[in-house]
Amino acid sequence: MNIGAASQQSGLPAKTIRYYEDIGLLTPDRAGNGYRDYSASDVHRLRFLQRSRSLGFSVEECRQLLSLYGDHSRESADVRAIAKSKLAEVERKLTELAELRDALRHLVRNCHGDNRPECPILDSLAGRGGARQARI
Amino acid sequence: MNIGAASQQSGLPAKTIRYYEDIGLLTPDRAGNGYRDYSASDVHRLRFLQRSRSLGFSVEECRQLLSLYGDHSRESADVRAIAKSKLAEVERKLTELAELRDALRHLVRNCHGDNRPECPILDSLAGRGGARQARI
DNA sequence: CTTGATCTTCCAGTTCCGGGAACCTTATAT
DNA sequence: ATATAAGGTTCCCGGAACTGGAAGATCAAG
Repeated sequence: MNIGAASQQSGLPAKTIRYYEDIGLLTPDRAGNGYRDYSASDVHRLRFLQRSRSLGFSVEECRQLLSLYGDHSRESADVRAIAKSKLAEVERKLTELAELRDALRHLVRNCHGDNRPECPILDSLAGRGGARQARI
Repeated sequence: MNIGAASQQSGLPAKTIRYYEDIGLLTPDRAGNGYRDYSASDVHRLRFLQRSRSLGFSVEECRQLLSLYGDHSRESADVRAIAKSKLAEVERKLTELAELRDALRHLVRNCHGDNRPECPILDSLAGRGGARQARI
């Protein structure tokens, strides 16, 4: 499969896909004409990269996550340790995203879109634990 | 409050906080000595920025989100439209994060960490809809 | 009053791409 | 068969979002 199709199926721009190859995140085959030739598992990796990047993981974190199921030379204990640490981070992100969702839902429900609103109560957007009574 | 305290309370490096000021995301007061002086609501904004950036929103998206509850000159219909569109994106991210969490949980449970594992079934990491039977 | 921590500005470097040039290959239309 | 467009290649430069370091001012402590 050419880079255009891989781009469509992964949701990543061709430019980005070439960049990921440059920094060693995947190494597709080359066809006789010099074109990159993406396998199904290449596209799989690309889709995963698209997702995890859009969820706020750095490229190096993505590399780690990919190694969890790509690297056969890795020790089981390593895999487990990395997975556990990433799991904790994912769970924290889930909590924060859910709070953001709730705040946005509130906003959508309470600001009818017909006139100048009040739309307060987005304090939860900044999470608990910081400055509480802030009125911005 | 000085920038060091604001940094601690928001989780953002002082460098980043100054950068956010440069690009107009907030404008703290200045004390007599020239030091930046952060209010509770400034810290509130900073905490929100830290969160939303770590959840994969671009700086411009964060600016939009902040304007949802900061900008009194904005029309109610605008607020509602932006909130609805961001809400959809947040819900998509929530779904993907939950899938990633499930995959990591599976990994943590099934790879005991004592010997060489098999650890397959991380296909769900790349989500459904793309290459299916990929075995990486 | 000196020392160390923290603040200031400014400039340079890094990461993660995106735009565009210059060129080659493939598919389509005449 | 041939023009033409569409899509591929490398390369290099520019931009977004920081990050590190230098040079200097300020503050809190001994």
